[in-house]
Amino acid sequence: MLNEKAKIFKALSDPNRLRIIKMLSEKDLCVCEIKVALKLAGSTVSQHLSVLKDSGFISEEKNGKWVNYRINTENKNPVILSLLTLLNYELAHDKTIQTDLQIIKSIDRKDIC
Amino acid sequence: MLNEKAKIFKALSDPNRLRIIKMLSEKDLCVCEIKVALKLAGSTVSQHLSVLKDSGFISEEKNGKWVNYRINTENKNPVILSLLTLLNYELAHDKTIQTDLQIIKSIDRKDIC
DNA sequence: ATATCAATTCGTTGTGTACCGAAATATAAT
DNA sequence: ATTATATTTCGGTACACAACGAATTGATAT
Repeated sequence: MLNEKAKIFKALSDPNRLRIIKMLSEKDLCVCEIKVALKLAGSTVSQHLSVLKDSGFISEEKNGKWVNYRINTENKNPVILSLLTLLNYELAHDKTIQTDLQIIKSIDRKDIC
Repeated sequence: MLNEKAKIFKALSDPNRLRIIKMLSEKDLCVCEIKVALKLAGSTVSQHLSVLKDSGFISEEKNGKWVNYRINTENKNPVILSLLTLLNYELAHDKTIQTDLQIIKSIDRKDIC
């Protein structure tokens, strides 16, 4: 359905959500880790993650008091998979993205959560 | 820049704009032809075309009292090109899209403009 | 010159969205 | 049990957006 496709693109229409996708492509993360990189309120990050989940880009897995988010590679929607590949490639050279990846590589969940 | 990429996806986040892209992939069209298929006010169609133009998906060419819109194949942004290819492929089987293509194939600008 | 027609711009309206802090929920630790 | 922590949900605010009709612009035809 046409509206479903539009929804997929709408999920990618926010810079912060693009940053989230690229960070999750590096490794699985919880809300408070993403929060540090984006410098947004936890509630806002949670909202963004919900949008990405509803459109099929990511999935979640409860782990004790944390919720691990990750790229939904099991999704068999070819549009989703193509877009994930495209983004992985095209966002790689962005300055903000590179800083984000630095941050999530350097932090330890035990220290900040 | 990250915001520029988000803008590209935002341009695709509306079902009517997806329909426009697919119609223009079939042939160049003026506002009043697109209007017939989408059943929207001319001013609204013009607005949608402006969004698609600003993000690089389409270009315009004045032709007397008409303005011909077309897919901007000269754009060398790989994201735009990849998305156009992806859409061309993935929207092909949509019912609404097929009806749109029927309509623009059957109408003649001389009759409706 | 003026009337006509395509298209754009403008003003308005209703709806959607990004963000926050506070309250609620759920799990872990003391 | 109580406290602490991670996350979500809720209420509110400011702003963006899709749609329309009316007014405006630009070109053709009379």
